[in-house]
Amino acid sequence: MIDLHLKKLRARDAVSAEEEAALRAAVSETRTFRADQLIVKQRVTTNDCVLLLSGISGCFKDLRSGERQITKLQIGGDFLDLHGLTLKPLDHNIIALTPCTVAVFPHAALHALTEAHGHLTRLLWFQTNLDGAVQREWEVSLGRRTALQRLAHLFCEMQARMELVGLGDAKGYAFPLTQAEIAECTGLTPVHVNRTLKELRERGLVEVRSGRVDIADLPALRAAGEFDPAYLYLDKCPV
Amino acid sequence: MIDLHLKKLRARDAVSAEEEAALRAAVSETRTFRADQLIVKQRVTTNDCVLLLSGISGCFKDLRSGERQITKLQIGGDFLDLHGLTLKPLDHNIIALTPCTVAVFPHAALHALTEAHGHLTRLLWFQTNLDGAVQREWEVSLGRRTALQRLAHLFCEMQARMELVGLGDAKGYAFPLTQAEIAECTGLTPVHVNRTLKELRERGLVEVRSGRVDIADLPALRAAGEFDPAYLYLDKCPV
DNA sequence: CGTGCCCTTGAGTACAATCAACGTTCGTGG
DNA sequence: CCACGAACGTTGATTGTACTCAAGGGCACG
Repeated sequence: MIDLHLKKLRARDAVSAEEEAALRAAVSETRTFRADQLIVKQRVTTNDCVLLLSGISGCFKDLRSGERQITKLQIGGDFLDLHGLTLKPLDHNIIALTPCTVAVFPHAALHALTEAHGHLTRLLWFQTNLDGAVQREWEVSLGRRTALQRLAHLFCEMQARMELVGLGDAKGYAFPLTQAEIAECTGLTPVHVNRTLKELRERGLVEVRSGRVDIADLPALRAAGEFDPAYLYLDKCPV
Repeated sequence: MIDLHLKKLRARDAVSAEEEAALRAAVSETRTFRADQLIVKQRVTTNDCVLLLSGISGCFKDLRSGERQITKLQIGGDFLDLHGLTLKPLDHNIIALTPCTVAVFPHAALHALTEAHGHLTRLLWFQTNLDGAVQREWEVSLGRRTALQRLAHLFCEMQARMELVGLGDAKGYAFPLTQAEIAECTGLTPVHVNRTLKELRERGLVEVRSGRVDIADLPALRAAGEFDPAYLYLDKCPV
């Protein structure tokens, strides 16, 4: 059930059979969510963490104007609110952008895990730090990159993350977000996303339609978005 | 020496005398840095974490264009690269924006700490998660807020963080960053920062000059920046 | 065969960037 | 004590990227 997550972990460090068993045993149940349903609500204290098994979700914050900023996208194998283990209640919402299934880890089980398994705790900690690295890169996009670079970079990031857990390859991946949602990720308006996607298409870099990202030229797309996957720590980095 | 840090920790949760002693014992040395000197270099593996004792530092990433984006500001009491305990080497630089002094914690000492002290480990983990919360808020600013809101929000955030560790109060705090550096934090140009600071001044909200932020009207400044301190977790939140 | 959602395109606008010049402050050295 | 230079701050004029407003088109679903 949490195989995608183990794949993600083992890409970075060894996970012993004992640690794997402890992780699997910490799951209490699974839940499903419809698209646009809130998975975790801001300001509400919960007693468990959830791990995404399938679908795409996103963290976002609302503004008074009614706009919202998506601060991170999450795919199968990603913990959605592992940071909620120490940050209760959460400072943001998490929403299912497509139909989602999640595995539930009671805080008590994770808590016990941190008392008993030093290395596994660091592995979990690593993942929240990795989330921070991704957020830093989003800050760079939002602060300094052009619209074309932001979109190119986003599609490259998702490509690398999807490929790591086997949900995509160098040619593309499923990505059923609307242009309005892509706009909320990149700090643009839906109209400008539309025009920029057109330009990416016309430049022969990437096509985004009918729920898929089809990458025509990955090296060129990476160059266009100044994408360097180092911040994703895709290689072994024992904790 | 690490008193500011303990003040920061104890604002959120109890720290036992034993935990305090363990933390103090983990410090190997102190170092000083001149303004504009790199404290931690991107892509270079280090064997220790550093805690800022005095001064202001920032995390940043370079772009090919020569611009850079500062992704986080750090003040006395903040760990600069605690996430580097699991993320080696780092994906970003850390630079002293003013003269800085830091305390050095060898990874081995922190590593041992995580094996022996479950609660203290979660306290450290909490801090990296808190960094993530701050970064999320910066993403919102960079993605969706106007120039005026971004600056107002930044000054409010620093006010709250400074006050927590006794480096400022509701009236203001020392903030010797250049307008160019503020621009690198907020995704603006130095010229536009200058104009917007002028507007903040003329609106009677805040004055930024000669290395200080003088807040004329904190509630109004918070309203202007849509600042809600909840994301800083300033109150008790036991981990 | 509507209806609603999403995508697409056009026209006009605005916020912030860019380019350029000038002012201020402060440290240094003649 | 004052001249000089460098760094930083301020202001004006102009440009441009992305936003806003608006309308039309494609497609899926009931």
